[in-house]
Order: sequence, then C-alpha cells, then structure tokens
Amino acid sequence: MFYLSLSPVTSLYVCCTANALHTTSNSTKQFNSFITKTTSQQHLYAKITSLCSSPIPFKDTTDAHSLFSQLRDPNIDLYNALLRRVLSSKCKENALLAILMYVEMMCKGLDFDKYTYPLVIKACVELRELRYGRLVHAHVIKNGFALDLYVVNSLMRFYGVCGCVGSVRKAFDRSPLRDLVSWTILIQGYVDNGYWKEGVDLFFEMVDDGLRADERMMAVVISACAKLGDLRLGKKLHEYVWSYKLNFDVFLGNALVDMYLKCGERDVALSVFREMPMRNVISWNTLISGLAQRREFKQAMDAFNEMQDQGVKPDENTLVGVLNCCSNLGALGVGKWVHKYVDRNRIQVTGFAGNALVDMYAKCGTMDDALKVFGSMSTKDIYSYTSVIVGLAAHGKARMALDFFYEMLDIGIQPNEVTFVGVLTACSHGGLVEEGQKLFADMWRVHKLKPRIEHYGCMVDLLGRAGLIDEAMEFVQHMPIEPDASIWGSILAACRIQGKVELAEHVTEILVNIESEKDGTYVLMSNTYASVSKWRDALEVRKAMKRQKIKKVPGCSSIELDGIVSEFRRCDKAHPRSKDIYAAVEQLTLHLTGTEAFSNGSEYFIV
DNA sequence: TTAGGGTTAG
Repeated sequence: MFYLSLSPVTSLYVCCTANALHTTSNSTKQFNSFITKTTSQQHLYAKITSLCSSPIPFKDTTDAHSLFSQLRDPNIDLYNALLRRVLSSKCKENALLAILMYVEMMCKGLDFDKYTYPLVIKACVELRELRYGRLVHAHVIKNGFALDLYVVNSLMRFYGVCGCVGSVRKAFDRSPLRDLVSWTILIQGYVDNGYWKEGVDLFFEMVDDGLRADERMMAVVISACAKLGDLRLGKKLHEYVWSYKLNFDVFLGNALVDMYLKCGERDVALSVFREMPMRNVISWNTLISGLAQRREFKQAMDAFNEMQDQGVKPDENTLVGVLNCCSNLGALGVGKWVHKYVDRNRIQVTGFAGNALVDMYAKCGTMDDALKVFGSMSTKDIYSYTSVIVGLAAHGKARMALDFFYEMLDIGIQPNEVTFVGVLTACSHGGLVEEGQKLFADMWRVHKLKPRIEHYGCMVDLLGRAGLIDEAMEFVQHMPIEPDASIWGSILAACRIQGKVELAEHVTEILVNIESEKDGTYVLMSNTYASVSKWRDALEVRKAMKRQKIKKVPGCSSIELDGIVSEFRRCDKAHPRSKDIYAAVEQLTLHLTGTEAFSNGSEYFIV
C-alpha cells in the first residue's frame, strides 16, 4: 500500500536508499559521524575532486555518498566525475549507489547532460534491474536525450542484458543514428539471448549495407558461430578477419580458438592458440574447457599443467574446467589439490567452483567429501542439488538422493531434466518402482518438464531391474518417442538377468538393425545364453561377431599417480611409468575386489 | 567526460 501511493521516482528512491544503506550498514556509524561534521563546501569540492582522480580502487561507497550528500549546489561536471568514479569498480553496491545519487540529484532539481545518462544506464546494466532502467529510459525521453547516439546505445545494451531482445531491436530501428557500436550491441543482444543464427544474419545484413566490422564485432559474431558449431561459417568469418587485416588481439584470438574447438577442428584451434601474440587466463580457460567438452580430458589437464609452467595464475573458471576433467578422469588427487587451492586463495565455495567441487568428489567416489562441500555452501542452486542427487544415485544411496530432492523442492528450487535423470536413476538402483513411477508422472504433471529419451530409459531400467520385463516391454510399446538403442539395451540387460532367452533374441534382432557395428549387443546376447547354460549358442554369437569382424572395443580408463593422470587401455604398449601404473592398477583391483585379477603381468599396458 | 568484445558446473 505504501509503495503504491508513491510516485515512481520516489519509490525508486526509497528502494535504492533502503538497499544502499543495507549494503553499507557496517559503515553506517562512520557515515553518521562524518555527516555531522561541518565541512565547508569548498573543502568538499576539493575532496571529491581528489577522490575522483585517485588511482586507488574504489571500495568504500559510504565516503562517496556522504561527501556527495553534503553538496548543496553540485555542478554537473563534478557530479558526472563522481558517478564515473563510483562505477569504475564493478560491483552491485557501487551501481546501487550510482542510482541513489542519480535520484537524489533529481530531487535537488539538477539538469543532467548527455554524459550523465550513459553512466546511470551503466549502473542499471550492472544491476540488471529492468524497473530501474525503464524509469531512466522514461527520463531520457522526457528530457530530450532520446536521439543521442551514446544514450541510445547504452539503452540498447541495457535491454540486451535484461533479455529484452524486442526492446533492443525497437531502439535500434527507431534511432536515426547508428554506428558500428549500435550494430555490435544489436548483434550481441541477439547472441547473448540465444538467437545465434539471427545475430550472424544481422552481421551479414550490416556487411551488405556497406559497413565494415572491427575486432570487437568479430569477437561477438565468431562466438555466435562457436555456439552454432558451424565450421563453414567459422572459416568464412576467419577469412573476413584475414582479408580486412584486423588486429589479431587476445579477444579475437580467444573467440577463434573457442570456435575451432567447438566446430571440431582441434588442431586448427591449437595452431591459432600457439600463434596468438598475446594470451591471458581466458585463452587458457577456453583451451582447457574446449578440450574437456571434446572429452579430451587428459589433453585438457596437460594444458592446465603447461599454463602453470608458464606462470599464468588460474582463476575460478580455470578451476571449474580442471575439476570437470578430474570428475571424468577420476583424478581425486588433482581434485583435492584444486580444493586446497580454493581454500588457500579464499575463493568462495559457492557458485561454479563450489558446484564443480561437489560434482568432482561425487564422481571420484568420495561422496562424504561431496556432502561436506555441499553442506558448507552458503547458497545452493539447482546445479548444487543436481550434482548431489546424481552422485548419491550413482552411489546407490537412493533414499538419501530422494530426500535431497524433496528438500530442494521444499526450499523452492525448481528441478530440471538432469535432476530427474538423477532422481529416476536413484529409484531404479534402489528398486523403488512405485515412487519412481510417481516421480516420472510428476515430471510433466507438476514440473512441466517433458520427459526425454534418457528418462524413458531410466523407467525401462527401473522396471527391468525389478524383474518386471512384461511391464517394461509394454512401457516401451507405449512410448511417445521412438525407442533408441539404449532403451532396447536396457531390455536386453534385463533379459540377461532374468534369463529370458526368447525375448533377448527378439530384442537383439531389433538392436542389430539399429546399430549393427556395436559389440555390446552381441556380448549381452552371448551372456544371456551363458546365463541359462546355453554354451553352444553363446559361442555361436561370439563366432558371428568374428565373422562380421566386430571387435570388442577396448575399454579405456585412467589412473592418477603422484598427481599425474595416465590413460590406459587393453593391449596398448609402453608408457614411461608402465611398471608403477601397472602395480597401482593391481593394488586398486585388489582393494576393490579382494582378488588379484591382473595376475598376468602382460594383460594391461599403458598408452 | 558518455556506448560495444572472449571462457564457465549437473
């Protein structure tokens, strides 16, 4: 009621004041004592001018605000300088203070100039607060700055970061003046909001209009191309860079490396990376995460080691990439090192790094550590919960996984498709048929999530593992999407456990039609025969594999020894530390199975 | 004095 009775400007003021005072509450005492001091206006001007020209990073917003509040008659230049200073260090508190100062000045009746609005809009961009920006936009129109190129470009950027692509487009279309910056912001508005193709199309539209792109624009367009994974387009854009002799700077280089990695040209990406005249931590992050996305985890870890050899300090994003590799390689030692690094450098264990740590511990088999990190996180999101749920499901802790799922719902975090993969896997491994069926139904009924093929796979697995093969078959027959090889694979696996030879033969036929070259189908069928002692049939299947030249794909695994990750697979030869690694594999096997499975010293060689 | 760039977990 109180808010409704206020004008938009006053309500913005009240809101900003409350927020700003809240964020600087620890300095309120200083603020109060300062404000009571009688300082001459001249002294204030001198102090603000020196504050604005100081090279020291601007952290304490209270001083700036208290100085500013005491100014009886500030001139616009001083005011703009102070705003610029406040916004020079990017943080939400300072952005909020900038808005607060803006509203206070408005209340004092000061006339803003064309330099003020881009600064105030920059604060709105930092805060990503649509209501603030819209109000500033209204003031811009009212005060006659709606045709200023810098103001319009700033507003376009604001609407872009707030996800309002339509407003970006509208501002662009209505503006009588457009330059390369306007086009870049327009394209970026589309790209940042997932309209990659539209962004690229706009680039070509601009080129057709006779404008020539610069490095900044090309970085945006190439990053859109990376997301599209369109190599032909990527090469065309690279040619554009060459033909106009654009400066091969670190931004453009990073965008090109990312594009080639995502478009499947690893070697070209590496050669671009090596040729870059300057690299920064983001260049390394791009390389590490790009290799990890290609599932070349070992190579990504090698890149990380090289980065450290060259003295480049990793940042939070590097650690996320490295932890992702550790999760996939089972490199617990390196993962623990990253955890220590995080603690040593006081990196907050929340957000990306925290979630990646939880995932790493869960995938490396130390679920207790995963839960410890999870428990220590001050803010948890969908990724934190999903990592824990998927981890617990994989560890066979079905009940616990589901408890976390219900807790997540209780605190108002909405699950997504991946969460449900974890939830349904938990039910399947825990034999919780009825609960699994209910949760599967809830996916659409309650959470409006359309089940994907992997969810149907989980359900088939759930029924198959519980011995309900007829129900599983019926489920498959009523699926709204075409069952794929993984679905039939689950049925076949269930047949092997239950010794259902006839059905297994039928499913094998289907599977061979879908993917005749895969070895798994034949192996499962052969094992099904073996499970009911039909040894001759089992042998026949193996012979058929030989006739059709289907080989068992050698399993590939990895092991970490003294912090170095080595990949090894069956029947490969020679590794500098083959003896050590072989011994470690033997030890691990002994530990896990209680038997010396690798008694023959020539069974495993190292890549 | 004011506007635009690259990487990122389940």
